[in-house]
Amino acid sequence: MSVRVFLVDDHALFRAGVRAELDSITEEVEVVGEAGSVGEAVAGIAHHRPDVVLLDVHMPDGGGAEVLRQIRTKIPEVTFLALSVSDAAEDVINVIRAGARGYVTKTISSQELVKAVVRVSEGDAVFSPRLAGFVLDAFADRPGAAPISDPELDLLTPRERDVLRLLARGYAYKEIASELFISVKTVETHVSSVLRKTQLSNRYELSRWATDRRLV
Amino acid sequence: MSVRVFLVDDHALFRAGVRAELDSITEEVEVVGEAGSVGEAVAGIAHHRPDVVLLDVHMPDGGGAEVLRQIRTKIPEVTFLALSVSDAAEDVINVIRAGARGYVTKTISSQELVKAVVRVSEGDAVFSPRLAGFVLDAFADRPGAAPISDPELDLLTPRERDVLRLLARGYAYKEIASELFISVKTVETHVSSVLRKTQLSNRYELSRWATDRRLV
DNA sequence: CAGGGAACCGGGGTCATCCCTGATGAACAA
DNA sequence: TTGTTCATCAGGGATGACCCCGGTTCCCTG
Repeated sequence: MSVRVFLVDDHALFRAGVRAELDSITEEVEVVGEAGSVGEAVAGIAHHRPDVVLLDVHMPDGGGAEVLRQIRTKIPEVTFLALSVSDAAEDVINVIRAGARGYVTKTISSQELVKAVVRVSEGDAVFSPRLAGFVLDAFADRPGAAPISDPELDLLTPRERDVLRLLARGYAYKEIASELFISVKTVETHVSSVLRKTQLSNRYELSRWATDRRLV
Repeated sequence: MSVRVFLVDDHALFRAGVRAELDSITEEVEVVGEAGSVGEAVAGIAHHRPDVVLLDVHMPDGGGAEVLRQIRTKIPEVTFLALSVSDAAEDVINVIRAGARGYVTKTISSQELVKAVVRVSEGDAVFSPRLAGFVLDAFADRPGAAPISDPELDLLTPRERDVLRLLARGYAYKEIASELFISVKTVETHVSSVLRKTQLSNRYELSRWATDRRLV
């Protein structure tokens, strides 16, 4: 059985090209419809229920990500393969975050495109070489990641930060004390200072606060 | 020029097998070292400076993720390919989040492994079919989000889940009680049950546990 | 009907958390 | 020298978290 494909791109000429190529090369894929705008795409996909949507990233009215957002809640079984001229990390990340299962650039050959469509339809993720790295970079918690600075955070003394780090990890006062070779009472003092300076009221809010700031 | 590979796995026998296969099949890859523990791995990688590290996920002393964390800040140019028996979403996500550029299971053939190593060394991301989807699921803000199921989570009654949700957000017992129109004592009972069933010991660990499972 | 699980509520206890008011010595700057 | 900040520590008290014991209804299933 062939994979049913729906094309979304604002250039009619490009759609025609893809359709001709896909139809001529193989029996594996079958183009069941196409659209040139976000509105058309949403309606057309809802109607045709394709297996895979080939989705242009740059379009009027919000682009491919907008199509994804509107369709995904309604028809989650449709998978999307982004097909774009852009190889910018930002574009890749945005459309993947919106729910696309792959991203290939328009420099791809027809044969490769067919293979990509089939693989995506089978649940695999497909990326042009190097583009996958953008997603992984965005996903991994970078080592050189933004050292966030805060007015409140700057108020803390070094020792208070030591205590905060352990506190945020769920250490009890007793454990913090033995870890830092100080008494429990000193830990209490530091915690009180930290709570006062951060305007928070207990260690649980503090834990959240710290993890939001990647202090753990 | 061949790709220089470093093996990390706590089973010496497995390392020997991989090394023999990789060395015999092709000139493309060359095993330059191996390690059976986190400590050995960190030292060995720092010394040999391989192009790619083949990394076992499950190991004593913190597993592959720990190796990644220690190396990535020091030697960011080394790329990691996770190689594991596990095909659990959680394992995949953890090691990718820690910075691995790919994940293949040990059921892979030698030929495929060589190809995967080469691709990773070229900056591409490599996944066994279907595993890539886990990462994308975790990355995309899914509406029909991954319904993660757990043995422990299944044990919880609906009401216990209600309490857990609020507890994980940092609510005090008193607040949970008035939110759910029950007494503080009942909240205590539910919390005790949840802690017992999840084998955790306090609300902080519970909060982490819940957020890991996206119950918040 | 008997049994069991879920949800509800209590008493009484231990320990941790958090706040308050203190105190000391060291380092540093005005 | 004097004042300030930091880090250290203590006593005492109020509240919360957590545990163990007990109990009650309700509902579902065998």
